[in-house]
Amino acid sequence: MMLKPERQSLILQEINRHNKVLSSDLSTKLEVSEDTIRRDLNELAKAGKVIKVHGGALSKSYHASSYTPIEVYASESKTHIAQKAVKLLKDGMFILISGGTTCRAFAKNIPHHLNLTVFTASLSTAMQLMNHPNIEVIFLGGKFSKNAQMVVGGNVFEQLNLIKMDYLFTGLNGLHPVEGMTDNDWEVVQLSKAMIRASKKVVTITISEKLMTTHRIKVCDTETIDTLITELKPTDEKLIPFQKKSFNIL
Amino acid sequence: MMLKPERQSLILQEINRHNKVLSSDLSTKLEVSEDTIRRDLNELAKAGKVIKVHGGALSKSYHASSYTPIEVYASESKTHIAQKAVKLLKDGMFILISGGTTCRAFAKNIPHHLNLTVFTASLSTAMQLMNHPNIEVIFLGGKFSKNAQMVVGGNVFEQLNLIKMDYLFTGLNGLHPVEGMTDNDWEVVQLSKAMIRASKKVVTITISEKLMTTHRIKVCDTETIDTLITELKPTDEKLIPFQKKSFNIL
DNA sequence: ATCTATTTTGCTGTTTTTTGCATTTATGTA
DNA sequence: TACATAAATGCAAAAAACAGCAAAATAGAT
Repeated sequence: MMLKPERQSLILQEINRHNKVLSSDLSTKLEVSEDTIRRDLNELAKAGKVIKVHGGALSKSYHASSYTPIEVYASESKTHIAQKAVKLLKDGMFILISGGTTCRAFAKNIPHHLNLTVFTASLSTAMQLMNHPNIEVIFLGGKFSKNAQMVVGGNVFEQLNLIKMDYLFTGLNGLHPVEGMTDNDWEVVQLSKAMIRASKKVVTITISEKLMTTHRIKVCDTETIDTLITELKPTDEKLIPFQKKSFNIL
Repeated sequence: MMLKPERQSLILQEINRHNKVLSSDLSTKLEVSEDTIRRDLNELAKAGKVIKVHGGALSKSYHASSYTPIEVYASESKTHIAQKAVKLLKDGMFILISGGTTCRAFAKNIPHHLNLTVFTASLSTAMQLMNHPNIEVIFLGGKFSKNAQMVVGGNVFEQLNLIKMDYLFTGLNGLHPVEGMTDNDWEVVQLSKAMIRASKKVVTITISEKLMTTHRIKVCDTETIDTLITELKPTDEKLIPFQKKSFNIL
């Protein structure tokens, strides 16, 4: 006969040693039913000692759930934008997602049932997508820019030249009806241009603060953009300068 | 007839010998009813000498060692390992770093003045390296494994075939003098093997718990390893089975 | 030694906990 | 989509804890 705390402690030991356990393995090893193991794992998970997954459990340290999302600027607006943006998504699509907090909010709001293949070069976007069950994440490899927290060099461009995605979802730093989309990091701009080339349609998601501003380096003309999504209603007066343009405003 | 203090001291003795007792066992062994045993255990628990649980009791030490909340499992050990490992690094080196908490600890402990080029496929390692000023980080792109939090598919293997690094620093799940290095995730193993091929020298960093354990899938022979680093002193008896092997122990 | 008050112990019946099983529901995968 | 596996749910049996009570043992006082 084995005491319950004793058994749970053995389970913990096993998990910390192997980083994961299968309920079935534990059941045979400890000679109790899988139901009992499941209940134990649920208790341990509730106590925050392990991470329960389908079929067993994972060590808490192993899984990088330790990166708690930081408070972001204008996060309510960005969530609002994200919720409008995800409506463009359809099952089976191939999309590119850029970096930045707006893109992370977008990634976070993708419904779990959607089946997507997402290419990205951004660390934060990739981290966010880890939580989604039905998204296949392809990370574009290459040299990391610590500034932009994304891959900007190496063979990213070669990789991007080989693909043609349905959509690019990208944040931006400046958008002006005449000057177009602009930014101030040369490497990031090169990447953005390559991403635009690799996509059939370009969706820009941004808070309205970035509208009517310009930066040093040009990314593309406004004509290149297919859809602009901000936290404002499409009829808002701040968007009037952009309404003559060829893109949709959501 | 047995006196109560006498009986309780026998119970204590039994608990300290086996780290646990069952009420039913004590009842038959001491020839008293289980109610009496239960009352004894309750008193001992109230006096703080044992931990009462359903069906019996556990020794205080047992409970303490296995139930202290685990932030990152064995993180002091891992830091200790990391500090030994970084001594192998020299300015200008090209190194590969694998994933897992031990590798993250290693990445964290790389001195800021060192100038390195690091290739990695692990999200957590990359995140950690973002904080270092003088390290150029190259992320190996490809399909993400959500389970392992690293890139395991796509063209990682092609990329690895093109490079030859000075060192690979890798954690592991199982190391046995006869069975070699083993793990239990097929895709991770494939990646590990490719990383080993892409490096001149292989440094394994691991807590000693993983020694003498084996898993389902083989990564490589012990002969492939050049250096083994654990939190133990190189002369520790747990390392004796590995001392005849060809690799260095630090 | 006898009586009494207190403690200890075992017993009874009830309640709670634990565990395993069967059925339904959810989940992941080919 | 369909299939196999795992999880959740409800239930029942077994074990243990609990409360209350009475018998037995103990201690103290006369």
